[in-house]
Amino acid sequence: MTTRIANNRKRPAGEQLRLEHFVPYRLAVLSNVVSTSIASAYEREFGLTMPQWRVLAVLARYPSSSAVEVGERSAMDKVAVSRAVQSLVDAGRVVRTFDAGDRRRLVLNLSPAGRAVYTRVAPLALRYERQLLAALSPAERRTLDRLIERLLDRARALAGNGTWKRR
Amino acid sequence: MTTRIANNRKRPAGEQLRLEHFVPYRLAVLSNVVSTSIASAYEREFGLTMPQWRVLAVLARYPSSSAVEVGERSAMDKVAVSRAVQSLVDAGRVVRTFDAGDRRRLVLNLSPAGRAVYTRVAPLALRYERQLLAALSPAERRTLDRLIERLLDRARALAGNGTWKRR
DNA sequence: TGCTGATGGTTACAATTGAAACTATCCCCC
DNA sequence: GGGGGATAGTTTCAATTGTAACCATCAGCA
Repeated sequence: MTTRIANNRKRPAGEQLRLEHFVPYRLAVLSNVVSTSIASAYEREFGLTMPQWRVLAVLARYPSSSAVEVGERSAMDKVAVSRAVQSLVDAGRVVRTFDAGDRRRLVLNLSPAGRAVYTRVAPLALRYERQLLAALSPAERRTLDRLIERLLDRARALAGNGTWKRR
Repeated sequence: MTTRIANNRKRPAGEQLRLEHFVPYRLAVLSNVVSTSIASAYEREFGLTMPQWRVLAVLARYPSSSAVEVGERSAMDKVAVSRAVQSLVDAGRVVRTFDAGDRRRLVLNLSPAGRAVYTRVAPLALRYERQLLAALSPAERRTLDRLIERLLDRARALAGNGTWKRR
C-alpha cells in the first residue's frame, strides 16, 4: 500500500502528509484565527459582521457601486452582498436608490451614519493589521504580499482549469 | 472626521484602507479559494467533507487518538470532531472503541476501508499542494513556511491578550 | 410590437456551523 | 464511600451560509 510514484523520494503514501505542514491547512488555520479575531472586535464594538464590514469598506472607497460591483470588490457572492446590504440599510448605515437609467440596478452609498462608523472601524482594522505584520520585517512584508499574490493567481488557475483533479 | 493620530503619515481615515491590499482580507480570499477547490475534489471523488478529511489525516498519522486529541491536531472544536467522526463511523471508515482505562474516552482508528480511502486521498492532496507551490521558487516556499508560522504565532498572541482591541 | 436570452437582485429552503446545555465518567479529597 | 468539580463526548437549537429558484428589467432582434 505504498505509492512509489516518481513524484518524490521514497516515502509511503501518507507519510509525508502531515496536516501541520500542509500549506492549505495552515492557510486555513491562519486565516481563521485572524478573521475571527477581527470579526469579534467588529461585532463587539460596532455590531458589524464581517460581510457588513466588507460592504462598508467597498462603499467607502467606491461610492455609488451596484451590488454586483460590491461583490466583485469584496469577493462575496451576490446573495451575501444582498443580505449584508439589507441589514446595513435597516441599520441606517447604507442608502439604496434605483439607478435612473437601469431600473434593475441599485445604487449603494454610505449614509452619514455609515460613514461615521466606517471612519471609526477603519483605523481599528489597520491597527490590527499593523500589529500582525509587526511580526515581520519590512522586507518580509513585501515578500508576503508577493507570495499571496502569486498563490492566489495560481489557486484561481487551478480551480478554474481543474486539471489537478484528474488522477 | 479624519483621524490624525500619530500612527501614520497624514492620511484621512479610510484612505489607506483598501480591501484588496488588506492582509487579513487577502488571506481570507486565498484560503477560501484553496479550501473550496480541494474540498470540492474530495467531495466529488471520495464523498469526504473537509472535517472528515482532516480527521482521516490525523488518524492516519496518530492512530488511537481520542476525539480531543484529534481536535487539537486538526484545529477543530470537539463538536466538529464528534460530527465528522460520527459520519466516518457510519461510512465504515473509522472504528470507535471505548478506552479500557477511562470509559469516557473513545479510541479512534481507521478501518481498513478508511485506510484505503486515505491512501488514495493523500496523494491527491499532496499533488494539489505541489501544483499550488509550483508558483513559487524553492527559496520562496521556505520563506512562505516561515512567514505563515510567524504570522500564526502573532495572530494567536493578539487574539489571546486582546490588547489590540482597546482603542 | 413582442419574443428570447441575459442581467441585477431577492427569496426560500437545505445544509453547515457554533454555542450552550446535557450525560456519563473520572478524580480528588473530606 | 460519597460529594463536588473537572473532563470526554453528544445533543439540541439557533444563526450563518450556500444553492437554486425566482421576479423584474433590460437589450437585441425578428
